Amino acid sequence: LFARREGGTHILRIEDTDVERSREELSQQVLSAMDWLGVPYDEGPYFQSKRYDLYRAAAQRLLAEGKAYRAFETPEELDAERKKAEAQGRAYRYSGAGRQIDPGESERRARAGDRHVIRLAMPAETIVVDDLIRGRVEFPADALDDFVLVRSDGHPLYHFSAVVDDADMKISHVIRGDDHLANTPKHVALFRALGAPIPKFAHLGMILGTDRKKLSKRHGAAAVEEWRDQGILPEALVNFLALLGWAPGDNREVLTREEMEREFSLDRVGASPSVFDPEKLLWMNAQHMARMPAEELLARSEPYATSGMPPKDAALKAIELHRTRARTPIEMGRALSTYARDPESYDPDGMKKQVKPETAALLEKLMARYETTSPWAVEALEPALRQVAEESGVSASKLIHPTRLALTGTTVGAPLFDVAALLGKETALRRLRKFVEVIRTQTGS
RNA sequence: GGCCCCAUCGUCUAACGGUUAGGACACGGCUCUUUCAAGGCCGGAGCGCGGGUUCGAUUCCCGCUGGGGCCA
Repeated sequence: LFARREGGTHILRIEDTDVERSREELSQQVLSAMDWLGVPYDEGPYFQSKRYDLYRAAAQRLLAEGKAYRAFETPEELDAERKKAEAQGRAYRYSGAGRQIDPGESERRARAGDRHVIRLAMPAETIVVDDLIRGRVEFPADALDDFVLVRSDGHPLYHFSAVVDDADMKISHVIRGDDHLANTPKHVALFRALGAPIPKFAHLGMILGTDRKKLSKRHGAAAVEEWRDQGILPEALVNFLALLGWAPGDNREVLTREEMEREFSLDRVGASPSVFDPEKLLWMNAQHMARMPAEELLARSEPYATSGMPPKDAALKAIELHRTRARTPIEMGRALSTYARDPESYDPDGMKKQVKPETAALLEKLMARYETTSPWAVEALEPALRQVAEESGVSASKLIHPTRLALTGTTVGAPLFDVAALLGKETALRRLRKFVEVIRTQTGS
């Protein structure tokens, strides 16, 4: 939203340098989730796993300029140091021993195949991060030690590859989760060491689960797909997510992509974390369905009409009948199918409560009347039924409820006469006839 | 453990020193009604605590508490 609003370039970069956690299919999952969400990018995707030369060159340059150095401690040695610090009740920091090694000596040992990591020589000064959302944040020098840029197996670490790429791609704004704020002084120091301009930073509050635990990045892409599979519309999900932390300020909540792109501003983004409420997401989904053109809603629901679709003109009418009753295209698809296939069973509670001894006879009277009712439309169907009820000395509801059960198999749904009209005379009468048969068999009358 | 961030109804949020603290989800009631929804109306529900600053603090500062994160 920020890139769109500012007329910037949104670049997609896949950070897949962690060999254990990065697998091809996970990258594909991210890509397809972005695609489904309709989040466009202007450039990329770039894969860090294909940019190792760049990181290697940057590491060599920092080494040559004395801004980074090799450190030869073994994991065991470091572990011992850590334990010692712990025993003494001190906070552990890397000793910085590698800084003392003469560059020529360092070079020789590296060539001889001594295992080593490459660390950044952190400046001994407070690092200030100017955050667009949080303001000025200071990190005292003694809180940061010389962190590792390149592991002993030659793999660049996240902080290093990310900054090298940000510099290379001339990233102007880094907008990311709050969890990275504490890493930012490292990044600032790295940008400086690289001689690159420091981008603007904006750290967003994190999104928490209902259990108040963080919604993990690793589960992120999978979750997007789960929402999709549950019938959440991408525009509803994007709208909902945008509103976690940002608000246009005038009480509007249901927004189109265009509105958000036009109005988004970091000034109006809050710093506090927010809990993801699936209930409200569902409401948001229904709101977007309510506003969607019928044709579009039909197209999105059709895949879920797994037991048949009515003809298109009927389907479009059914959409209007059910759009306030369905919260997802999945529910809508199911509703559409009821117009194409006769009920195979009837709601048991409805059978118990609405089917009385006289019901079959009443329905037969109704069927007889409906044989001659014309036109087959709400204006004629409703008075006809009410008349039959009156002539039989029963309330209209004694006829309405069993009829709904006969036509749809359920006790709830769209207004009965609209349903009957949409079904058409032949289908409606067939369903009534079948229902009467069923109840006559059941009651043995 | 060290460092950092955050703090308004259960949840998402508005408010940028003076408001009966507004809206939304959820919840309850009423209404509409052939059912269920949707819609409309009404209601319950919040400034974590303690100090300052100020004529006046939800709002600014400090501390505490609580939650979260990073590093290890």
